[in-house]
Amino acid sequence: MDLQLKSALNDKQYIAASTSSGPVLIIAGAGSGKTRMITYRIAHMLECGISQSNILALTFTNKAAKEMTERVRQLTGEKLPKLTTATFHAFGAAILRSEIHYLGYDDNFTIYDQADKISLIKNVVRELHIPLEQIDLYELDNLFSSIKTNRSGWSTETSRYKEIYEEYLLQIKAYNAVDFDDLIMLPIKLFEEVPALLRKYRERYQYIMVDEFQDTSLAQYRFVHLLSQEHRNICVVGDDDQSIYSWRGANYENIVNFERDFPNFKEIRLEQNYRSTGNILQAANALISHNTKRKEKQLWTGTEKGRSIALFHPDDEDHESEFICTKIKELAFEQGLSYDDFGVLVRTNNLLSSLEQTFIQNQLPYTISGGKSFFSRKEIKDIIAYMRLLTNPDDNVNFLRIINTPRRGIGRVSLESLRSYARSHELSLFSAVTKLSLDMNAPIKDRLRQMCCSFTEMIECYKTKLFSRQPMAKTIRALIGDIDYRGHLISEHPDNERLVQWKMKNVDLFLQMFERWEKNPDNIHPNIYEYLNRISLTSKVETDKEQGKVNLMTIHASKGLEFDTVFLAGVEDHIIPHARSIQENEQSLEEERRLFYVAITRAKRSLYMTSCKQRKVMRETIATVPSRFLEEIPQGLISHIDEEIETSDEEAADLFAQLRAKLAT
DNA sequence: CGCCAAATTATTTTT
DNA sequence: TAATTTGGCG
Repeated sequence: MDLQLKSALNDKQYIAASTSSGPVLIIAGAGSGKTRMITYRIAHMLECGISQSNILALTFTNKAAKEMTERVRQLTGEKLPKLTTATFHAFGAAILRSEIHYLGYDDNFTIYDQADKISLIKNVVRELHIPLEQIDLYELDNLFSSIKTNRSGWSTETSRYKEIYEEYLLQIKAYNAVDFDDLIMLPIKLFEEVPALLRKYRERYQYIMVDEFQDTSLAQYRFVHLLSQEHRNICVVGDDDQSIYSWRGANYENIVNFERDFPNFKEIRLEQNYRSTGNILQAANALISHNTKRKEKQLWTGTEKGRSIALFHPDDEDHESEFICTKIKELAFEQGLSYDDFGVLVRTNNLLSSLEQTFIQNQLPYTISGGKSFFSRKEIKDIIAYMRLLTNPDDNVNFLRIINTPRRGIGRVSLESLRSYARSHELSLFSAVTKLSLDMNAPIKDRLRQMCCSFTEMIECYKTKLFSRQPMAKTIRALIGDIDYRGHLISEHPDNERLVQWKMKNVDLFLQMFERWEKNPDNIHPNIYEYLNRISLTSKVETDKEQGKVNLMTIHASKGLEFDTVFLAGVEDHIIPHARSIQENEQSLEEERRLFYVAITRAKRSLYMTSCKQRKVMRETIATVPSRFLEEIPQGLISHIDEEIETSDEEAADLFAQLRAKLAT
């Protein structure tokens, strides 16, 4: 292996990639070849004889982790089974998988995603007899998260929720489940309480890298700090201008923490942009300079100015989608671009749906990433709930989800008696049901006992099957047939056969994925716990960038990606900046500006922005105002597109002539 | 006591 | 628009 680091990278990148030891802070502007540099850095470490098992690279998404391994593999031509690249959460989960017994959990613990967490909170609120209408569950989710990760303490307004929080903690532990915050906080706790463990992991991971450092939370920082403070071989890479996750606890002041905790660190700035044309970069620079709290930097590019940024004002969102579709077809033809060279970015998921409609109508191939995730579809969650209950009988949240799905005649009242029985015997709901169905003296109706009996029998039967040598996917498929899930869907949607078909197709897709995973020979531990963990941490299906399809996504999902041509839709006040952040404070507004900045800097050659004159919001049409951020871009860089959606006649004729000329030659 | 249908309400971003 | 909650019926 000969990397030729020096010729493959520019001077700054070279320094960054070749400095393996000691603390390194890399400020990498948008499009500065960050990924390339990181890839080379890891490859270089391997070349220097550092064992792959000593390297830990933490990324922000699973996709990024996977891609990083893949790239290093291509560069080095080696299989890298011991190289650890993972998200913080996945890494935390892996640690817990082997060590959680130290903390009094069972190692078949379940990971609760946001939906599970909210449904648990809801149950707690109900049990405490607090009227639900006074409670914003989403807000509680956030609050509990900040409390758990020490982002904030109890205040006079929030202390009234303390009781709910404490009950939440008790219950989630009793269910042998952990939430996303636990995946970071419990490993920290382990390290602090069991010094031998900390030593073990410090010894193993001697070289640590953190990508997207601006999006790490204080807790995550504490976690890597614990691991790396002894050997100090830590390299963090980030760009404060691209910090867009502060609502999730990301805190780019971690850069300051890093500077404090790792004195004599080496700082490297990557400011040469290889991605975008001069105009696009200039617009981005002008925009972001309106932020007050930032590290001053000046991105520059050696490439030409390029075409100007186009701005169009459609009448409404239908017009907008039409424009985008037409324009993409036109550009693809004129410039010989493939559809996958296009990215259509939006601020919020709901804006994707009208776009999707129009893409279907126009028969334009597209992929959507983000959006309502595959694993959070109801039919998939139902199946997963069965799998989770099979692996962890203490999981009351998932028990409640499926006990009456499909209908078993166990309604509100029966459930209440089950609950009180479980409570008085200090049992999980599932154990309670098991016990009830055997205990002839228990105070329940025969019919209910009958139901419980058949339910537990069924679960036990599949549990045995699942842990025998038979293929797991096959077992789950049998289970779905056994409970007649299709019949359940039909009764839920009696007048919509197509929906039922669609949902069953999703279920089948899920089973196929499971099967493929199970049969994959690269899979070292093909057990069901691994799989359930994995899908808890994977919100969306990892769509390998599909060729020949336009990419539709939220701006958040576009981070780290680039497209030849970018369409930014819904560039309106109250969308970006989002209405909520306008209400909040200047800080939120700055984050929205960074979001806009990220969107713009995804574009390599062309950028189109659309801002509707009016838009349907919750059934009524309201007039909209162009985004205030548009005014922060030098007007000379923007050219306005007027009503030319139906390509004017001459232009159409011209296109036609071109086409004819092409065919003639 | 469960089930169905009508009313209601909620929509930022994601590990 | 779609999923969830509530109220009345069988």
